[in-house]
Amino acid sequence: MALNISNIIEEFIKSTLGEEEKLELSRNDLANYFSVAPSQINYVLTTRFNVDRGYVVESRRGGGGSITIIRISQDESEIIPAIIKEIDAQPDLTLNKAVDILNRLIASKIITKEEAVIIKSAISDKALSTPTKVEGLRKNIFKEILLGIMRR
Amino acid sequence: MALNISNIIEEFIKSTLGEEEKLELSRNDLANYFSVAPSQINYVLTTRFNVDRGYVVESRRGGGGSITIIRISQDESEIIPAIIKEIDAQPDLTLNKAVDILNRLIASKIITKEEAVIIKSAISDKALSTPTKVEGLRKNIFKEILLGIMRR
DNA sequence: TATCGGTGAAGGTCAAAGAAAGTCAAACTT
DNA sequence: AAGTTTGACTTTCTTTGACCTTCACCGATA
Repeated sequence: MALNISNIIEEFIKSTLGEEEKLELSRNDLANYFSVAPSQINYVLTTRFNVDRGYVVESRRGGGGSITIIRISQDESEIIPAIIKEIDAQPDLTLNKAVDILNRLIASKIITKEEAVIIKSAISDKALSTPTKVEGLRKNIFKEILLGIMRR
Repeated sequence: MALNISNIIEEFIKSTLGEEEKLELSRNDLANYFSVAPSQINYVLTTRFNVDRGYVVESRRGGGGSITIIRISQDESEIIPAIIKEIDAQPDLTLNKAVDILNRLIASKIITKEEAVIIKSAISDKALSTPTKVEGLRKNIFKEILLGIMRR
């Protein structure tokens, strides 16, 4: 493997993370430490610490902001990736089809019945209706989910 | 969590509040204690002790004035209707606001952490991006939820 | 005695400055 | 051509300070 600075930073982060689940760091400090542009850290994060490689990254901006790298349990079953591939193969996803998939997930004990109800609320026709703007859409979906929870 | 002064003041107030329902304090004294501008206290109050997070703040000006922080304690069955009313009152729902509400629901044991992850996925910016058509939107949301489940 | 008005002591508001992190495209390497 | 590095510009969150509003108290006046 080439010893470019991105790989070095990747190794540094991994060894600092060690066996821990999370690591919080400062983008500026790290960039400074390795004498690189701050955006280089973002490059390392998006190319080396993405979902495909088993990590999620969260961050906060502003004074006292920071970046948190979280290792995700690279999961047992191939069921979900298979489903994602399946729905990606088709142009759209009807509610019926989604419900079928949810039932399969319940049967395989990957999600609970309660969780399925939440998901169904989130993708119901009602939740997705009149989606003029993103913020209004979010509100719709969130409300439908809350109503679903309230009913249980 | 990064320790900017706002977070420190937030923690201080929370630990002083403890299990009590109310806490009365002096804005000037607090600001003085932490060597910050008095208006910083207002900033902490509006960002950390707002309705979304389950608090109400009252105050009195003038000589001998003070600020009172009150934890909202609601009958469990009324929390969700109250939240719906509140988000209805405002034109849009930001992701941050929604996350505040989810944390509150977790704290009240109305939803589990796992369920919160699903909901957050469903209303994430990524899920709601490029919402050209309803069917495509449903697919987006569903995929984000699946990814969320996978990484837990 | 009742009230009016001044004064200082609170807390409130808002906008500007500051401090992070994010984005994106151009330039550079391999 | 693909992957890496850089820097200009953006967005988000925090911190500060100047100015505003409200209230209790107190002395002066009718």
